[in-house]
Amino acid sequence: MTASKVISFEALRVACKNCSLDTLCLPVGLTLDDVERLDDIVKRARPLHRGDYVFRNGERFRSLYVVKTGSVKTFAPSPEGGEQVLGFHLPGEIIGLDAIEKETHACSAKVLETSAICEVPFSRLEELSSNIPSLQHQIYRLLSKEIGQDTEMLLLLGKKSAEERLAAFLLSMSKRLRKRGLSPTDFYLSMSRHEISNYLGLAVETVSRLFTRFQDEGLLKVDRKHVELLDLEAMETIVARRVVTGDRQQMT
Amino acid sequence: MTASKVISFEALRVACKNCSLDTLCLPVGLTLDDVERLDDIVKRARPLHRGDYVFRNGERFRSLYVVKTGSVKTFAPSPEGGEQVLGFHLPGEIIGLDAIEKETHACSAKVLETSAICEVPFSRLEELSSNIPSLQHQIYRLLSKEIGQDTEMLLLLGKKSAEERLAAFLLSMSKRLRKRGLSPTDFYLSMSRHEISNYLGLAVETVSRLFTRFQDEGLLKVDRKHVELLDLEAMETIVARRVVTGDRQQMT
DNA sequence: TCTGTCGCTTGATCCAGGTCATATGAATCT
DNA sequence: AGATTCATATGACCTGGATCAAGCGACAGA
Repeated sequence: MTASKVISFEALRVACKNCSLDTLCLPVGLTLDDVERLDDIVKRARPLHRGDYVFRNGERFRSLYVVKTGSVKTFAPSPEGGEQVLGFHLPGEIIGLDAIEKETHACSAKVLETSAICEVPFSRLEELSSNIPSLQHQIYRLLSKEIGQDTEMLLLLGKKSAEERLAAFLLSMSKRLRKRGLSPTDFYLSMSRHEISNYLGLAVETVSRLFTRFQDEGLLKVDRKHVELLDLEAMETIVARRVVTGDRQQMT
Repeated sequence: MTASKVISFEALRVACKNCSLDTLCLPVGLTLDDVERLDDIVKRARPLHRGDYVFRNGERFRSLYVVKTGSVKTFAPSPEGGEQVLGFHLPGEIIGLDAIEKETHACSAKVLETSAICEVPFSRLEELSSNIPSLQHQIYRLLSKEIGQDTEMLLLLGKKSAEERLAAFLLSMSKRLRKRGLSPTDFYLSMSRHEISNYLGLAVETVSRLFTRFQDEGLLKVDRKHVELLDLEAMETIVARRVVTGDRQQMT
């Protein structure tokens, strides 16, 4: 279940200051000196394999985790065996932020492909942050950002059609990949159709049909997990359209 | 638009240390001394009236706001005039947390009834928090809590039926009122059916029908804004039921 | 007190998307 | 290579909830 072949690749053991993700991850805006102090507390990059858990629902919260390479999905399992996918996380993104309050993980995190994950013990981060105002500020911003993203997702699930949801999802992937210097129009999805549909609050069949429809309409090309976005502009138009359904009256 | 009759009720000018909300709001777990320092930076309780804005979408972010009495709705207005209601906020709840990152309010906040709101300038709070570790901790928790709540809402909107949504909404109100020492079974809703439906991602008509159905089934009594919950247990059952729709297969 | 407006309800239809059923084809195991 | 399994696709149908269309009662302004 856990990383069996812990080949501690030297390649993976890169300090924060040399990490290409430093502009996406925690160290944003820290001085070189501060980054070194941060570096001391980070447990670097243990490689996990498809299906491995980063943490599980119900576990005591000790650390935040940063995706260094690969991808992770977070999901809230329900007793009956079903689950709600809460998010997909790409390199530079931080997971576990929702567990700070209750000191228990309310969701689980599983890697979707072989991934390197940095562990940041939260109590140490907290200590450090009270000595480094800019780090404190950065953490506030990070948490706030997460809230903003959830809000957007609420809008998506509350008000948008299936078509708009899938388009929004693909554009979100595209933008995030671009930020990481990867192709925003040609990429592989590490998650299954099932996971996408669950995430978007749709049925698998609907997602599948939408992919083929988008392809027929010349918006993209799909072959299994491989996606090529052909008309980003058109997709933006789909997403922007009609933020609200059935809002025929004013509210006071 | 802003509070016209600023009758500075002495009653409202209660310092944090005497505020009955101290166990819900920021001061949780602070020493008396720390609370006094917090007290110094809080601009107390300006009374606003129904329809007044606490802040507007697009405004520069300067402060967090705490609902002291009354209630507030936050919503993301869309260019076309529609809006997505993001939340309803009761005494002791803090709004504006999503604006920290971008330093701009991404949503608007309007009071639903005459309300007293405390303003907490964020930069000062931030300064203070780097000197008071327990305050810093409290803010981390607060932000994290907000994320957790959004997550729950995602689950609601992504996977639950209309019936389950309304039941969850009513139970949430009930629990929050109880926490404030008010009746958890007998209360007035300060928001319109329209706002409720918007919040829950449903049509007004659906919400209306559900209210009458719940009443027919003996779950509650409604008369306009006045709600009396008669069977909390049954409502819990409705909410707990089937967290996931259409999840017929396993995900890897 | 009357009247217009607005918020809420209720009934009648419609349709997006869920559900069911059945392929088809990758990937994995033996 | 063949077999088993799982992911994706696609067609046929069904239904929860949206939409359309009246009514109706509360409350506000004259």
